[in-house]
Amino acid sequence: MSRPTISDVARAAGVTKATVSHAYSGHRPISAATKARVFAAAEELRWVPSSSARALAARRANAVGVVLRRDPAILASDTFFPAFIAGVEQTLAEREVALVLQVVGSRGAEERAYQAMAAGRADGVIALDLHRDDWRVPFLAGLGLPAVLLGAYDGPTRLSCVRTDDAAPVAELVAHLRARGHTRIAHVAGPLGYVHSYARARAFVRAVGSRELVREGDFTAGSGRAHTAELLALRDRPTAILYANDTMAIAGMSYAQSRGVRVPDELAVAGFDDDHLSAHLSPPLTSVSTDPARRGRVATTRLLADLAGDGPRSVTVDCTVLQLRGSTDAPAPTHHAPDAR
Amino acid sequence: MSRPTISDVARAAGVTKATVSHAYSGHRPISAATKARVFAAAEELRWVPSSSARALAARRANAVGVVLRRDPAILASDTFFPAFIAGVEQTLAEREVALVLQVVGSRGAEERAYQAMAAGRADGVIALDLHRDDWRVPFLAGLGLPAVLLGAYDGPTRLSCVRTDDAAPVAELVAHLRARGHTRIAHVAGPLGYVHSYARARAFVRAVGSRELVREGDFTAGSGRAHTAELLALRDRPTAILYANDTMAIAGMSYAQSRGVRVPDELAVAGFDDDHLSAHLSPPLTSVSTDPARRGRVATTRLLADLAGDGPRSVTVDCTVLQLRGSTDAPAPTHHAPDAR
DNA sequence: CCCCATCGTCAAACCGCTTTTACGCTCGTC
DNA sequence: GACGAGCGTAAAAGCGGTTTGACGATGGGG
Repeated sequence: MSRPTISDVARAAGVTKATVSHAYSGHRPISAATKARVFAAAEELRWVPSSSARALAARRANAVGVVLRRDPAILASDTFFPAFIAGVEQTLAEREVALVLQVVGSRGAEERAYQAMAAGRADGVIALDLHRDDWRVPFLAGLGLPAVLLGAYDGPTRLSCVRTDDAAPVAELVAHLRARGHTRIAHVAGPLGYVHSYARARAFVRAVGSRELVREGDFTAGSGRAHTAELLALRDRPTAILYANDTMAIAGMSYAQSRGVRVPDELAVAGFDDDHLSAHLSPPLTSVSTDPARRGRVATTRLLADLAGDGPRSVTVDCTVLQLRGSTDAPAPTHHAPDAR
Repeated sequence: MSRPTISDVARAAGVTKATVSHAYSGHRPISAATKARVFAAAEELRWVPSSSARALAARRANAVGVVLRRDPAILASDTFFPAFIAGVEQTLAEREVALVLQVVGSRGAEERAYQAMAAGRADGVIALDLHRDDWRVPFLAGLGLPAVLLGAYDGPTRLSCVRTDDAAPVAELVAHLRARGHTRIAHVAGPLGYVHSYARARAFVRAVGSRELVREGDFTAGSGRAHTAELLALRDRPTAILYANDTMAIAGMSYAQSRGVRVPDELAVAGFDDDHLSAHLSPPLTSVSTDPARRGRVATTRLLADLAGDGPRSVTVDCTVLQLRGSTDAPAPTHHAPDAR
């Protein structure tokens, strides 16, 4: 009735457990004839090795972990996460490694989650939403849990990083808007504690030469709308707004339209992340695609390499592509930028 | 250097492994004094029980599984999945149970994934995207793997179901549009193999009395756009379109707008699932919120109950709320519905 | 005052697999 | 024809917990 064990298979094949194990793992040479008998017996009994027993004996869980500290409501509106996970899974699937996911709400819960991972739930983890000076870096190192950080970590660390150049596309976008005559360009950033939000905002300030029109949003539609309202109410209002993600950009664009501000004629709008809807809006939204799935694949590949003993390494994945679309496709309104150089 | 084991704790506390185990599990009474010594020792050594050893000995993984068969690209644009997972995690977090997730691409891989779950990776699973006459139902039963199905399964089964009434909000929505004078109402459905898509489409046909204006989409923005284009090109084009999800609805609405069709004046549009962006569009999109997080919580609670021995049960969660917004907020165009009853 | 039930702990037997050590066998070699 | 070298398999010792049967120490009841 209950599941067959390796002993049942061994008995059926007329060999010992060790032989069955070696037949599968290849850690010892086993004659073709014996192997065939073993496989036949396993097939016959529909034996599937117990992953818990295997994990215990081999001291590896054959699983990688991701712990996410996020408000469920925010998670629901996150376009990055599912695509990233899909990439992770794509890489994992080939190796029969599982993904164990944990969404937590507090720092304490997050620490416990990582401890559980270290206690055998996972062999390594991928850390997302990296903060500047993130506490997890020393913490994970202390646990001795292999990890890869998604984002550029500045401090010293023996953990792998998967970096992305967030600055270049921002500069490129600003240049594009400048070329069209825009001089009053605003930026609705993400929370500046995140390394990627910060990198984008910094690149913006550097490109524009001023932080006057920078606002700190939180990636939600509501905040995109609110900051847009504030910016459009300025006496000398911006003629272009660059948002740190598409959710805020779409909300902002819709708000502007609902107030009778025409996009792109009176206001150019650009987002970040290239949400699947962005190309289908009216007008289609200019955005920067960041290929989260690819980053998931790279991060996972990196982690598996770490686990295989190929020491921690930092890799940079070049995956941002500026998608110019209708929302920035008009010259700057002349009455707002009469003396554009 | 390596992690402390239960033996280390036992030695430090001057008791045996069994006592340590019982002190934590409570399966046997342990005196308060001894307990205190054990806990102190564990604390001191920073002992965290190995989850693989525990899984093996206790024959339970303390994990539940979700296997998703989906194209990564589709997953990326899925608004249901992250919210659902968030709900699952919310319920799991309280019990120290982990979630193991597997995204697969083929039937074979899916079967292997479930087998791995049954082989000790998870104690039970939640099956999403239920099809009519879904092969997984007998398959999971055959594996002896506890499972809860998200959706109404018609055939005989000893698995728990979490049902939702998809029909009622559709009928309500059609009634609303009728009241505004619409007589030519179209429906862009999801793949009809899915029980929920099918339920929505059937409710639509029943409410409208005809399947003439029903089209089968695939939940992507591209398909929403394509079907909208076809419908608007009809000689006697619809004055209202009801989409089976918001992604298609938003793409459809944007397409109409880009062709100069004013929403809602010339075309009323409604979606399903209440995407986080929907309320922020211009016009805001009428939709049916379905609270995926709540369904995640209910499904998980149900599964945990199953695991605790509270036999399979079917529960219905009443979570759909019609969100009437601007996209349906106009009387039907008179030249198209002159003789509306 | 003795007996038996209860409580608290110990010791040992697993759980199902991996890995190491040992050993018998078959060859090729000189 | 004895010998070392591989090769293939067996046997056993874990991995780090849980669970069960046994048992000494207490304490209450007859």
